[in-house]
Amino acid sequence: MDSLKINSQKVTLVDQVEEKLILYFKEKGLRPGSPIPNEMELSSALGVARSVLREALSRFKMSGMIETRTKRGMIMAEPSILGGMKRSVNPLLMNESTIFDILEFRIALEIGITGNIMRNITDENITELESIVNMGIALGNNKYAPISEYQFHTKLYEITGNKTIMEFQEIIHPVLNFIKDKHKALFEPISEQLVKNNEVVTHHDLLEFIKRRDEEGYLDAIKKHFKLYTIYLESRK
Amino acid sequence: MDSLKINSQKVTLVDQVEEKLILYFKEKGLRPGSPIPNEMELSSALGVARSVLREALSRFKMSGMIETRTKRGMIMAEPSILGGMKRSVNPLLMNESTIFDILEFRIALEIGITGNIMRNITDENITELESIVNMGIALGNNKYAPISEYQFHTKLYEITGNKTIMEFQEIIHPVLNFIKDKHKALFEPISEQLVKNNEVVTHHDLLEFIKRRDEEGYLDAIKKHFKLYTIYLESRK
DNA sequence: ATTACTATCTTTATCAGACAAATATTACAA
DNA sequence: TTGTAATATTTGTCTGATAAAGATAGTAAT
Repeated sequence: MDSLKINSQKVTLVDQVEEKLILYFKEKGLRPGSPIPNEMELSSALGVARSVLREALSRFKMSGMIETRTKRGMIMAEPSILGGMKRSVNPLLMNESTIFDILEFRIALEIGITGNIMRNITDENITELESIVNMGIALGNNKYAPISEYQFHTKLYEITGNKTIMEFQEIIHPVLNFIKDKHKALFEPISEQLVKNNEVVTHHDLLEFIKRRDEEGYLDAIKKHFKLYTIYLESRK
Repeated sequence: MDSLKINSQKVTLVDQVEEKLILYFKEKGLRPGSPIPNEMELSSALGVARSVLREALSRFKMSGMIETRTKRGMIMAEPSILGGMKRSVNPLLMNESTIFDILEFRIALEIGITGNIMRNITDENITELESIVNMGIALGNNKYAPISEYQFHTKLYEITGNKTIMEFQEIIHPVLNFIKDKHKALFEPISEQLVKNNEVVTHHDLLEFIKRRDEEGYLDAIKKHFKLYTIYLESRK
């Protein structure tokens, strides 16, 4: 019966003000640094109470779209597109399908940056990757210590030199941890099977391909590296 | 001298309330649908005025983390991770490097979903892609009509069946349009060169690989399809 | 003329309190 | 048990007020 519930999507004044302001900013062609009218002016121009305006502005402040210099007025700022994401990423609040979408997203992205990595890789990067890999092995574990795991992949993203990609990876990291943790039992049998078939691709293996600048080999390897997850993702469909 | 300016990152009460609430939600292990205390209770528990609390809540409402059923109370909702992004994506406010990061991000992602596409593709999808491609050609243009261009790639994302990826693509779409429009002149010479070298990969070409379920061929083709941009992106570094 | 100081003004951050309207709850009637 | 009316609750919105940070302008001192 729950599906019958009417979606009370009431559009509040705050919502409307938010939209109007975005239009206003775009129309005016405001750029980062541009000052915007003060609260009194805006609220009276919009015909709403100052409190309503402030609730809308609060949203912009969160996403970094505007900045207020206390008592001096507001200016436009450079919002990081991902800024708004940061705070709301909470695996506990996501439904499972979203969580797995994110896992799949991440895998696709990491496969997709293969070309970038190969174009940008430096000898220094390789040294760094090497020490990360060794650190993982030093722990004498068959699997990677979570830190090494994290560092290795983070370094790969870093090599792309793409800040947005890096930021994205940072943001979804907790989601991935959540999956690994919560669905451990589901991955275990697949993992065992891969080990048995000798299909496990380690960070060390990946690094070998990188060292050889073997893009095709790396591409194949990174796909296999994620196979544990892709097999599971496929099985869910 | 501007760089000397002290970053007046004053943490307001609203910011603090926002953080506290997130902690509270996590600690309580609230799940989508869980009711949360009413405004009076929250504000007095936090020791702030209701207006301050409401500014913080307004942020959560934007990102879809909470929903308020007017006059009945608030409940936790399922935030779309990308929800917060939507409104703040405004290419006019981004600096160039971010814009090109996003372009690069998108290309990596689209290359990365090759495997997903090949795994999921159906005959029906192919028919749809065909009609989109034909529509583009029907316009008799050497390049794609923007609508066909958009539809073709959107369909590819759709085939992955990954809602988060689709949403992401929707959100960054205006940024890509912005680039194409604003930097047209920069791409033109590269484009001409590609045409001269007969290196242009059309949607039609891509579709052929898809029809043949030729993953390797498609992967190579989609990379070439974006070569116009990757060449430019490389040249910027 | 430049600097130092003071007074005043502007503007955001925060608070307090009010009312309307939608919904839930309760009490009562049929 | 069902239908109706009265009451309470809660969000959405408004008004108005105060504090404090900084801008501005004026004045005094060197």
